[in-house]
Amino acid sequence: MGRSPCCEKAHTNKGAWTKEEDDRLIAYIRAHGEGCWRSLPKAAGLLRCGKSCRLRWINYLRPDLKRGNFTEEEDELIIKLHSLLGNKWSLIAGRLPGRTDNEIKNYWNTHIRRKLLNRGIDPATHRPLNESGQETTNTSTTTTATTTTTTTASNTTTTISFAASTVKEEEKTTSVLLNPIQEQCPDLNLELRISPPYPHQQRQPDQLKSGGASLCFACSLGLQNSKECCCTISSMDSNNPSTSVGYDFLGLKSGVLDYRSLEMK
DNA sequence: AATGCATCCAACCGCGGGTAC
DNA sequence: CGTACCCGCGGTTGGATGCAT
Repeated sequence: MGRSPCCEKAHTNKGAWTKEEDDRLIAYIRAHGEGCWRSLPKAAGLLRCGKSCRLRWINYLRPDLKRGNFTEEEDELIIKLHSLLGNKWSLIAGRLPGRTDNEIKNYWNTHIRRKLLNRGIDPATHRPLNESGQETTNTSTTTTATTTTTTTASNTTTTISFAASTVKEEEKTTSVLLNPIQEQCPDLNLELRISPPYPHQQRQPDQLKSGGASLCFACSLGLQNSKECCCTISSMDSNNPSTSVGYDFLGLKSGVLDYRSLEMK
């Protein structure tokens, strides 16, 4: 059975968009809003398929897009998010206001990949190049999840490490180690396990930078009050937001990883 | 100036998830 | 439950541009 074509290809334009087409699309979406892409081209008088219109709008015409070069902060955030999420460009884009998944994907492939390679890091695994090959072939390595809490004068940082014992200690604390989870625990689907933050864990943007107390691994997976839970968050006063600080998930220092916000564009 | 190569990035393609029927 | 449809995503392509020779 096959899928029906998304549009009448014989009657649609392809290739670069003209100024007139852009104007038509912008005018239509301003008047009617986004959505119903399949019927939009006809309604807007465009000889394009709906997918093409959607892509043009999202990647180029949207008014909230941030044009221009990526900052160093954005670079590092993309690297961290990629190590956490892999090639989930839309989720990564959700964390970078004004950037699109396509833009980030292109930027990754043209700039950041090279940057990581120059650092001797495998862009796919975020591990040193001379190790990533060995790790990917070793499927029988036993994995132990360990949480390490480091307290400094200013904040507390928890590092979760699934790394095999061959990984150097320095790398455990400087890299984000999700891919080893995926490699060694293929059944563990973090996207399903990471739960939305509980109300008492919500933080303001200015709080996100400051770090704070930590959740244990069980809580980070949404298993509060389970027998595996060993953190102090459950004893916190849930009515006191000032004690309700986020978990520095894999060093992102962005509070509890709010999966919903990752999805939001 | 002409040519070839490398890089960038907008756009396309195919697939999977969600959902209405 | 199966099918058809729509939407969104990730991978890939190819034209445009920049740079070196």
